[in-house]
Amino acid sequence: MTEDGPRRQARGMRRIASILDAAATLFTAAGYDATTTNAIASAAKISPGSLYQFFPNKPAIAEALTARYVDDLNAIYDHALAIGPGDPAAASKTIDQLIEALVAFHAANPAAKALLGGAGISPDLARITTPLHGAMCDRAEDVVAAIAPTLTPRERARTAEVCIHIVQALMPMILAAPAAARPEASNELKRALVGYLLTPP
Amino acid sequence: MTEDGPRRQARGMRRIASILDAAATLFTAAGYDATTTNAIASAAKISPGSLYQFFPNKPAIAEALTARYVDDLNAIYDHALAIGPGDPAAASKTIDQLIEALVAFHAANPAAKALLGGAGISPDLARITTPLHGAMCDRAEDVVAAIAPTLTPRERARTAEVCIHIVQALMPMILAAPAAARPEASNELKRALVGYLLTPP
DNA sequence: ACAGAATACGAGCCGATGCTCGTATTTGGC
DNA sequence: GCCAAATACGAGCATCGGCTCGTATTCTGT
Repeated sequence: MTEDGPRRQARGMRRIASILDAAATLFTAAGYDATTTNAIASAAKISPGSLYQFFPNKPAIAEALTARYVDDLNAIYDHALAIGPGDPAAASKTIDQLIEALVAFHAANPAAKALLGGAGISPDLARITTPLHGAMCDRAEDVVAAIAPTLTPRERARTAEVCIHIVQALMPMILAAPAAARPEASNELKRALVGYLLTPP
Repeated sequence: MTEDGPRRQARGMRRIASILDAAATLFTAAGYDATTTNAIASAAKISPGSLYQFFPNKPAIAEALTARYVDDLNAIYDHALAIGPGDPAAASKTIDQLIEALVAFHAANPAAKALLGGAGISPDLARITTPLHGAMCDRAEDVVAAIAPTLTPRERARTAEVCIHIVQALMPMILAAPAAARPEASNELKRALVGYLLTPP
């Protein structure tokens, strides 16, 4: 599973980081498809040839960047699950805290939307990100299980899927809001989630 | 506002329709960006040169297709608004009927997701579809006003925005479900909307 | 029937883009 | 200090995609 490329020296590690930083900036501005590998190299202040010393092709860049984000998101889910296993009244608290963390994450890593945003991503990018995105869905299921333990596995899976889609749908609205209005926008997301989870079928 | 192109004959009208049909099919399968104009011409069984007798460029094709969909959606909103102006108990009924109509529309026109799906669309496509999408948001506001007349204009706008995003987020899940499970999936969307609208801030 | 407009063709232009290749320089272990 | 490996360069290749252009055919109004 680990990379079997050349043995990187410190300089190479730094280059890889700066390439991913540059790619993140450009992906945020124009999306994956519209971002040129030459533009990434240029933004990272290296030549196109140098870029391909570290990544075999364009999707590999997206993959490495996505892996970064998946690590962060796993930590967020770990934290959310560690908090609320006790009493059922903590459910709302868990949602609160999870949403705050996710908003902070996406505010700090705006390119994640371009890579993990479920809808409208190009076919070859989907091939890269879909498995990683699937792993995130499993984590969300764990959180749903902690909040609503009485659901059947089938119901739980669907509920988690709906919650993920709602979060993904409203996150851009929250991030687009001016910083002052952001808490209000976050509240709308929490309302939508709590409303959905508490409304009987 | 009306087109000032050459005076179309019946043959030309048919060609335009078949081009849009072909484009819809390809957009559904691969999205706007990944679909070639040559592929559209080929699918419509005409040459690339003929295609450009009817459309000045690629975005114009997306624009014409979007206009089709906007007409249909306007009719759907008109119908929803005509039904429920009477009693407040009709709110849930209005949502029910509107969701059914929207699901039927997207099932019949799967390419609409690739053109109007808010997230992840390319810059030049956004330039085309954003104004039309904005008009749809205004219509949704009217529906929200009919359902919850006590909201301030500011609250109403935000509520409509949230509802639109929720619908857009869950629609792909509904359409991806096998036909037998589709009513159940639609119910999840209705639950999410009703839950959001009825949960106090 | 005739003229002009609309429709149709398809090879190919032109710019863009992912990526390569030969070569030069720097680094780190011995 | 030496040498192999890692890093760096950037002009340019191969391909692809939107679109054009010269030309041929079909329709429509009169």
